[in-house]
Amino acid sequence: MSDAKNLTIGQVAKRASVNVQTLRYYERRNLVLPKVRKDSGYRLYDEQTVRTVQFVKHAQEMGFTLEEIRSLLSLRVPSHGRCNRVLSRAKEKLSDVKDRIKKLKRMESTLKKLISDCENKITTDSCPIIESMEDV
Amino acid sequence: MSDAKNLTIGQVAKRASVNVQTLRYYERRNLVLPKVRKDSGYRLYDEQTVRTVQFVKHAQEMGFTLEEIRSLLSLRVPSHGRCNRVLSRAKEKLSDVKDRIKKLKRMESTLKKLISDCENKITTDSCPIIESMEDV
DNA sequence: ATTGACTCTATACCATAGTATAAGGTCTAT
DNA sequence: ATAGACCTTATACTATGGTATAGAGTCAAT
Repeated sequence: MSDAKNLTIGQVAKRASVNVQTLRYYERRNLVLPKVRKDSGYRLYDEQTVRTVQFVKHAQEMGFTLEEIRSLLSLRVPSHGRCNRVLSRAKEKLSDVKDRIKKLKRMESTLKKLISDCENKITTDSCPIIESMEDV
Repeated sequence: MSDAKNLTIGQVAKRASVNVQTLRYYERRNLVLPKVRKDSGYRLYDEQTVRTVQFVKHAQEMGFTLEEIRSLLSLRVPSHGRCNRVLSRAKEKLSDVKDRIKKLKRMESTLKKLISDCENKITTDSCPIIESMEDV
């Protein structure tokens, strides 16, 4: 059945474009764990891990902390049937994400206005429009 | 003319809900400067500063670093007429912001799907839908 | 069986974004 | 003129998210 390849830490690191120390750090932080350890102590990961690490990276770019990401990741594979905790955490995160989007959109329109005013030379000798950014 | 009140560091801190050390730190980082110094060395700020600090905080929430924010702030009051540098920096930031919005929207829809699947009990004994999050 | 690439743990170090503290000077109201 | 709140600099400490290094063991190919 599961002929899923096992990957060493180096292979995961390469595929996910992070370095091995980072993967070990994520393990310490309980974010990304190896499937097993060989007798030698070598970590073995399944292929899914590469995608998990990529998710971590994307989530980080969006401003989530590793701790928040740990909690996001734990939304997966919720222990049999009991959706409730998962659900409420997901809802929290959703409103968080919506909030970020809203703020970024305000910033986006401020920047757009700056750009168009600037391009249309509406202002005579300066482009001081960004004052409005404080309202973001 | 300008009867703009001068604020002490403590007054700015209070109004912007940060502490005074943070304002001094922002000064070291060249983000938020006092208008003048009294002979005693006391910093004096104008009222605008409170809004500037609030802008810094909002931009941080959106994941900008202080260095990026410094550069955003410097988009204001561009030296007489030469909009070009301002314009290109604003355009960079705009595409940055658009990118963040795109990623957050993907995350938003992933979360929405999780929530609705979970609420509709589509899955029988688990909610493993977040697997898809790695694609964010 | 040995070489070279890889892995292990442990520890130290780095940048960013602050916060806390000490030792002292200033301001204002009484 | 003095108390108390506030300000100054300088330095040290904190947390987060890593990166770098040392010293040792493992793995795979020759």
